[in-house]
Amino acid sequence: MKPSIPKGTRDFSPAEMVRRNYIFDTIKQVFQRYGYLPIETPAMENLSTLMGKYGEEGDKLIFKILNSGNYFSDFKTDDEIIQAKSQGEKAFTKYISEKALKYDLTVPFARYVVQHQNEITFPFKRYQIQPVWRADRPQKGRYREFYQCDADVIGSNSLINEVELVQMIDDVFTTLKVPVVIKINNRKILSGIAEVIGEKEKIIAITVAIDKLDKIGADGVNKELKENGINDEAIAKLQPLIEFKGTTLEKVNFLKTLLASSEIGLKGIEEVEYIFKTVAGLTLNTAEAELDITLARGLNYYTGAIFEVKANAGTLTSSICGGGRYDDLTGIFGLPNMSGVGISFGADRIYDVLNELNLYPESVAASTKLLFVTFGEAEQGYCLPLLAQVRKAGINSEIYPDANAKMKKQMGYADDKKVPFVVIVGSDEMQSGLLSLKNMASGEQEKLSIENIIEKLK
RNA sequence: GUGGCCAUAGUUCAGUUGGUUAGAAUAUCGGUUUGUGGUACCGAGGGUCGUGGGUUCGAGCCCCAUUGGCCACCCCA
Repeated sequence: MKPSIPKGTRDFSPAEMVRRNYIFDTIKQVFQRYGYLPIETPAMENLSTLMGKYGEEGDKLIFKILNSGNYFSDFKTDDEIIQAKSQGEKAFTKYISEKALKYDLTVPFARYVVQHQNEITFPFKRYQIQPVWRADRPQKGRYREFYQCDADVIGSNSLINEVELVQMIDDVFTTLKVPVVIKINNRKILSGIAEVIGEKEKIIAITVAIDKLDKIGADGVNKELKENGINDEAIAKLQPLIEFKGTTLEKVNFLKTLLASSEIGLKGIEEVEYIFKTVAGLTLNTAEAELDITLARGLNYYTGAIFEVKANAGTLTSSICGGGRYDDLTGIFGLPNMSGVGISFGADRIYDVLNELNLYPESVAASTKLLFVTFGEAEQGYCLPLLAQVRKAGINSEIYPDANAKMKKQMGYADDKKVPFVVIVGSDEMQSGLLSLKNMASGEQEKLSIENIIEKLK
């Protein structure tokens, strides 16, 4: 039998893991610099915690876990199975599955906050870096198992949080050297638009259609709106918006006029204006921030600001980071009026972008700094205490384990692992106590005491 | 969930209108007389050609099914 792994999953080699950890470490450092602390939640949640939180589509993409033991135990007769089956796939699932792999980190976080509300001091700022699973069909930049790196603050209405999240996105991608555009919008603006054109109820259909503007064009959007039952008058009213082009400031002024009659719309504009003004005052390092009226984002728990980040280089056009404000995510778990805002970095997509653009610093390659090359048992025995000494000094080092391996083999090992220095120890070195330190890059070699070697490599 | 393309050593691929023991490069391991890697030369192992069926005297090549991969749509990190 040929070994294989499930569709949409991947193995990561040491070289790949070193690169991935570089990304995770960068993100983690930024999160901590802004006062976020880590939590973890289980890989699986109760199915009831997850269902209904991601919309109709999302429910289908949740990986359900078959009940352990006899998952037929709910049924006493075959008729009952047939009866259950006739209720449809979704209803049938409830009989045989009560757990599922988590689909994102935000909903488990909301569950966590409600469950631990009496231990938490609010506002609560946490970050979480864990894999999530989606039963999606894999394609470019899309996997069935992937890591999300979330930072959320819950229990604070202040827009300072939004501003800081924008700064964090800027910090992460500046460090990673990826040029990005941060697209910002506000669900309240979208609600205002739906209200103004008289199709308040169809907000989801409207936003989903508008979201595709740069992909399918104005005609495509109008077609889709029509297919979703939006009347011609409303579509006509939407045209100035779809066709509008201009700077963020011009967009804001335009929206103020368009949404003059919508209280919620004006509130959204006010929020967006504050975020842009404050961010501009702080100046971003490398990221560009822009107001994108067509940005909608699928997850329907967002109620305020929404963010999406795209790389401004390379071929991956899907978003590598996204987030927004949700006013009542914990309400469904019994804790109302708890506003939160957060972002999620897609580590796997960022990894793909960095690979394509080859943006890794050179230091990311090597882990072992020093390899001991020896000629036999005696030399190995001599080296072990020295190795311990080097390690105690905090230098990553190792000794070639097979005492009788040929020198060529040992050197090749060092070369393959990109170890920058080797120490060669034979009878000469044992007698004098001066070890041959070789710089693998330059080929230079010198005789030094172990103390000098430690000093040099520190 | 819908559609398109693809499937041959670990990897990237070649394989001529169906015709003998399916090749290359690269990687791996070993060697080029035993204290010097990344170069060169020699050698070895590694494939029931994704799987199952069919057509044929004969299938890696043609047909059907199935599974998997890539890509687009849907949706999304």
